[in-house]
Amino acid sequence: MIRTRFAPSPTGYLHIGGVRTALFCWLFAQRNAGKFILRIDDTDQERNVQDALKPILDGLKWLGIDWDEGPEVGGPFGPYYQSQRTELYQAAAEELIRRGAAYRDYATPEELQVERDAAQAEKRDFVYSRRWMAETPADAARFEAEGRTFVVRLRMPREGTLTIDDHIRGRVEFQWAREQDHVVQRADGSCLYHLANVVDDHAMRISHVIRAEEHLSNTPRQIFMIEALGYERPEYAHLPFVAEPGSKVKLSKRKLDKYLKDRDFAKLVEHGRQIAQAIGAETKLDEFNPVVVDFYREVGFLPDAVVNYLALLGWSLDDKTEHFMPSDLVKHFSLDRVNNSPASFDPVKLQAFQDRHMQQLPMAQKTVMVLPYLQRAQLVPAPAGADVEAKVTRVLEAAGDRIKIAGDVLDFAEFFTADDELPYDEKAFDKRIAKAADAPALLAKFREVLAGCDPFDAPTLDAALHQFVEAEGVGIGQIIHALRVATTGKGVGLGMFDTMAILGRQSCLTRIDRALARK
RNA sequence: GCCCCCUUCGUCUAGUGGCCCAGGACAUUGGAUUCUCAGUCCAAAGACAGGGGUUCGACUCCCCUAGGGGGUACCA
Repeated sequence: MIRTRFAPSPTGYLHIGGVRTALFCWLFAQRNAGKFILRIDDTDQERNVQDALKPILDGLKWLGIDWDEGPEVGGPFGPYYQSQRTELYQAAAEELIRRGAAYRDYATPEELQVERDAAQAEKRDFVYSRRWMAETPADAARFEAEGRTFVVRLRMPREGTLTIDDHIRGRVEFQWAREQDHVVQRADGSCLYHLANVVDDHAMRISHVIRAEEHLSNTPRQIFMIEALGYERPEYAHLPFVAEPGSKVKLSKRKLDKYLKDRDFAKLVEHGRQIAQAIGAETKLDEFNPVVVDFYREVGFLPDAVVNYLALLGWSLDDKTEHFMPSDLVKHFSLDRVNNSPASFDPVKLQAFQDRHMQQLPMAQKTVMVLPYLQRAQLVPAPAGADVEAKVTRVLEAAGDRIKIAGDVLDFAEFFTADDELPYDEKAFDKRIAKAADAPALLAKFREVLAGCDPFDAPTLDAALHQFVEAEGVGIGQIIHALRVATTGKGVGLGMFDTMAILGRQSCLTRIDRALARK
């Protein structure tokens, strides 16, 4: 049975790099009819674990990365919160000592530092002297009599080679002598990450440890514990980093300021911010930024598009296939096609995937997706009636590829605002109506044509306008722009005839009159 | 410092000794189409980090150098 896990810390947000790791774990489990386990690494004992966890669970769910065992769903190997498993870790630390693979160390941090400094001065690697190692209860008693406290250290081998066959890196060798006697239990009795990790992976029967490359160097000490404890060694796959845009440095939420200097990144943030403002959402830079998964949900990306992009950040099927739905990924994913060099996160390319997925989204789903944005912007009533939904669909149909993320509907607010409240783009109004020589006259005249147009649909309107300009002996450009500004308040928009048809005769006439009167 | 990993167009990547004077996608630039915008279509430009080997033949194998990244904590 293939079992993989993702073990996030409850940090309050789901990082784009982290979620890529989760995705690969999930995909691998799915592909092999295995289980994907979510384990919460809350050993730091933050007080609001649940609050800090929620965005992470929500993000995973939104993307469709569901877990077979973990928070909310439980499972046979719980609890799935590391803070609730401390006795297990302490017992393991005891066991390690009992088996001679670890020892109580009574050195003070200062004493250790002296040894370290000495090693450095002599330009040799630091190797702990084990001078304050308690080998017997008598030693321990003696040290304790001196008022010392202990930590538990691993008694690492000082010779030999460790070989790891990593599914992505291939064969990697480490010299045991380079490893330190790492601490696994603190003086206060709490246990460190690596121990907890080993214990939980074993207890939860994890067969494949799929994690970021930063853990590769930490693997030897974990394997040491695994073998000392008599556990079975899992398979390993160390994923390359997700790096900053245009770089090979690991992506980090902290460095948003830096990323904002990237033009494309800044544009995305700005775009998202406008949408968020229109719908009254929070835009604190901390959570509202493209390094955090929540950002994409807020502004209306398609989860499938994000998953598609993320999957291709380090994995590929072949030299041409790029469009994948989650089920396709599940069908084709394999660890051997994960490449081993860091991939930099490119928001522009993510957008391209979004565009493609959006283009293929059935209209009914698109409507459902877009509706909440109109509602939150108060352009449409909260339970939308069938007529409203029908209108939204018509706008969507006319908009075609222009709506790239759900929040983009708000670019077409003119279809939902009252005629007498329609705002004008002053520049466009000036150019197309106020300062356009014959446009107002043409507009007034065409208004009468419109009044008699029947049926009031796009083809009829199209024919009517063409007939009109021909009769007047003018080019279509001389009136159509003015018509657009008059009916929508804007210089750019959907096809003119679709626009008028959706607006309906009455709105068109009212708006034209209003624009003409304004001039 | 030491250890480990990585290195193909700006970016994501294909390539597992001849199919490659290196293929695709995004981005870029030109052109076409159109009532604006979005799109669509066509075209162009653009890479094997460097140096040594091995081989009849290296993007592919080996070594070295350089660059980048990660680890080296009583962080995770």
